[in-house]
Amino acid sequence: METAGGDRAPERLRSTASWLITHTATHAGRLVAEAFAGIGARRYHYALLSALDEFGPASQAALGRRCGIDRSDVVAAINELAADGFVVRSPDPADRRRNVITVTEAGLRQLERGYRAVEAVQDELLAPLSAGERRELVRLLRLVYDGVS
Amino acid sequence: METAGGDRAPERLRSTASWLITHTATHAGRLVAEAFAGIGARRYHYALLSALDEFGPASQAALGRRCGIDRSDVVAAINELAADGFVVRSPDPADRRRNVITVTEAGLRQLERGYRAVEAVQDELLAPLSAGERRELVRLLRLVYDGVS
DNA sequence: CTCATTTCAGCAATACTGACATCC
DNA sequence: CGGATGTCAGTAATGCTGAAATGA
Repeated sequence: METAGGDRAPERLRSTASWLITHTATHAGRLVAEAFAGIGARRYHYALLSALDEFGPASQAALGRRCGIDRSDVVAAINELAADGFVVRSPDPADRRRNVITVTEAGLRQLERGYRAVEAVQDELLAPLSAGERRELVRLLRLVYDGVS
Repeated sequence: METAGGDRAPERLRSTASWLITHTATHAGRLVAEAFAGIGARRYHYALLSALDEFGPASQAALGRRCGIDRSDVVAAINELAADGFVVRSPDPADRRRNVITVTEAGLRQLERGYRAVEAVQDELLAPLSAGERRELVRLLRLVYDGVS
């Protein structure tokens, strides 16, 4: 009975942006991971496919920079995407250190499946917000994100 | 030269709340961890001390529920807080399964050090936002957080 | 030589699961 | 008995570091 009241978190935490972001991220991360698992993917795969779709073929290092993914993690993710036929890895004739990663038609279809999975998560995660509040949240988060990345 | 333009992230990611939250959380998490490391603490310690300060002595299970920390992680964090003299762990005479955790004066001082560390991180993290925007961000994140926790 | 790229092996912190003993 | 509590061992995913090989 000592915890009557719904076990709400301390106000000191509930009013701190970094704490709210961190805890919301764990919930969001789980939702996203589950949604992606449903299509045999993970967050990194979706990010990489998004970058390839928007900016065209690129080296692994460039993809990692764009998506905020470490170079060594790009290797593993591209391995998996290539194994599924979603991207093609070919040596760059202009710079033989590099691989040129190209998205395939199947990769674009997988990207769209990922997009729908993410949209479903957004609807669930942002359910407490109005459409205007959602836009405002994205705008503010983007300002913060641009400041730190 | 293929990545001219600052290696910005794909718009598909930059306009997705869950992605922005996740990536901002990793940056915020690192900043918070560094700030806490400066006073020999981690995020869990600050959360637990906050709960003890706001709600008074409580069992480990109740603390975990309030702070969103797993029972088994509460054990380790309370071990560390007790080793530093910031909390006292004593058996609950009314329910011998439980420990009653009580914050000490030293614990309250540590909590205040943590608070100042967090405030410094907030200022750095939310630098791109005005005061009104910061309040709005906290309000929106809180709505989302309450919806998922 | 310096620097960038790819790759691999491994590490640290986080959040969690399963199991168990204890007790209400 | 069912259910809560505290504890421990171990696991999975994430993000990162260091080193090596290759080449611009």
